[in-house]
Amino acid sequence: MRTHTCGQLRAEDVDTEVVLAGWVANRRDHGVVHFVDLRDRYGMIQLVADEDAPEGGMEGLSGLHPEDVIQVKGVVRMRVEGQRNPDRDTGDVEVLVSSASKISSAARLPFEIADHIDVPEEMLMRYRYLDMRRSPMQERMKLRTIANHAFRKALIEEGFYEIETPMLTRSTPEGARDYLVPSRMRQGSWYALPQSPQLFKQLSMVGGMDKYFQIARCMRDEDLRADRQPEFTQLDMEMSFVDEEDVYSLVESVMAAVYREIKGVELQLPLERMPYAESVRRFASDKPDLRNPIEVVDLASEGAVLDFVVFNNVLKDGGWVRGIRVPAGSSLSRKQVDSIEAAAKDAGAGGAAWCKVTADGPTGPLSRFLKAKEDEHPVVCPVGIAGLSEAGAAFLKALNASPGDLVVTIADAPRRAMTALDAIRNKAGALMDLIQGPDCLLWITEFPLFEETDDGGYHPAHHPFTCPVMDDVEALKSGEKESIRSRAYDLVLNGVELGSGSVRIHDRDLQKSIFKAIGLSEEVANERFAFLLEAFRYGVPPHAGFAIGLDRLYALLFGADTIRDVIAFPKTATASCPLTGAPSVVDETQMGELGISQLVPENLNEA
RNA sequence: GGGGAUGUGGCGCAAUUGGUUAGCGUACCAGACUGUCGAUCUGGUGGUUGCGAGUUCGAGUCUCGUCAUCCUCGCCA
Repeated sequence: MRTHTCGQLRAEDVDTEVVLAGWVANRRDHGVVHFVDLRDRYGMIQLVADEDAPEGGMEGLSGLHPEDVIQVKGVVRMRVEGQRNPDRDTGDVEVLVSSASKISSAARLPFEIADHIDVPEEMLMRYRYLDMRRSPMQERMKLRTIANHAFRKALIEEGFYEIETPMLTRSTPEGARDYLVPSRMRQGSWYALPQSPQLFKQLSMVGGMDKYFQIARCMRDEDLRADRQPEFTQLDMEMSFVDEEDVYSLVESVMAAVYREIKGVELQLPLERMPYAESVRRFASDKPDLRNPIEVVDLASEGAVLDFVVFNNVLKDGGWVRGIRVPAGSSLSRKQVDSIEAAAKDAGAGGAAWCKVTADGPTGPLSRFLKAKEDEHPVVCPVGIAGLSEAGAAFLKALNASPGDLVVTIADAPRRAMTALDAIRNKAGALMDLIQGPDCLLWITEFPLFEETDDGGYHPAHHPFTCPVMDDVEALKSGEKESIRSRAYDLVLNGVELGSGSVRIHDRDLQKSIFKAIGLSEEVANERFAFLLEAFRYGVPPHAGFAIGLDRLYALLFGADTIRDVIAFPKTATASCPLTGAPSVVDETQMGELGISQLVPENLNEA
């Protein structure tokens, strides 16, 4: 159908007879000269019909509409000096058209196919096939292919097998909410779509596959975010006879391969590592962006809590009183400081108390707790801040604040305080333009094995197949769950959790005791994980693995704002697909075959 | 499940803060035009303001509800 693509022709092709096909990107009709820009995935070429063109040319290029699909025959010719287009690879030449035929005509478009347009994202998703014709999506799909290939190549060269695991599998309700699929053959029973190939990759290790990887789709029926989709893609890996060091170096080498391929940079290896406890203490986060130099100070443990009723009450209830120093932050406007407080509130905290530090003394809402009272002598402050009380001086000393800085504090229950501190740290870092420099990849290690649930129970922080740190196993026996560290690790890129993994349990008894610790009775554990526990009877290699969230990685690597931008056909925040209209109501007969009936009236769903 | 933002021709925005026939840009359509490349010029089609109710002489504008999209807390082993 074509001899060349639209991005292919150059000066050396002059006088070649060509057949081209593509979409009409633009027309410029000058009466006796017609131009058409013909576009395909490979580029854009200018077609022309003028007085030199055979008769069919002018006729063929008339009456075309944007995005019509056409096929043209013609001859490549050099453009006259001064009429070349240096912005286009094909800009030195054009095709003098001898005939053109319309293969498929396009209706009026919902939006222009151009790079400069500003269209609601919902519109782009509803007409994704049109959005895909534009260069941002073209570029991202290309980069995604290159990056996927780089990962595959690196892993296969390391001796990994690519193993496809089932999409119809068993429900594991202790994790995220499952997407369920009814079984027709065995009515009343259900498959679940995989939240991850976790158990199958472990079974592959029992099966002696030694090194497994898969670019795997995972489904989780939970609420969405800018960086969360109901189905997403992971680079999933597992290795036998290894420990965490082997996993770190493998993941580092495949990440380096992708950075080389996509960004043309060499990653500095090995990557920095930080234990979870240190990360939480210094950055109030298990995924800190270390490009941001701001650190969190625990004012209570520094003995620097002000006599402020809000702080006192929070501490009494076991909460956190912690703060950050924003270097040179007193240059921020009131509006900008308010936006930091708004970030704290948005993260669920009651608010954020702040003051600006000047040589004449602190200013702002918190300042009255820092200043010496009228009957007190102000403290002589070593960094030269006037009018401070002793408590005020200690407070600023703990934060290492000096004139010109801004200090922001959060007082709240630990979990909320952590979210809020992370939010204000990020916000302040962004406002002060502190977040600079090359991409920051970092390992967070020694995650806690368990997390306390709202009802006072415990559930696995990672998943129940994670091996505890051996030194902490004694604590497991004595029931001190919260202090047990795990051999789980996360990879963090610029403050985004890119992936996680762990050394797995390969001992049947240890696995059983973990099930017990998370409140799974032996019967339930046996019922749900019988296949795993049984497999563990037949010789299990020690194994460990990792999974990288590719959508998140690619969003960062390709400079996209959300993971939707790097997914060909993404879903909305309510997990619906604007293109196909999924999820949709199904026929009664379809449900009948599956032995299910609808409880919710249909009109509720359709409203 | 909670909080917040947004919703006006296909798209981007405006409408003197409750007052005539909802305006502009762009796209689209038609015509003109010897070289354009986000062409240009002229003309034209197209909306009752997401949906529903209410207040009012009068609602794009105020109130309540609802829906959709986005952000976010919870949630995401």
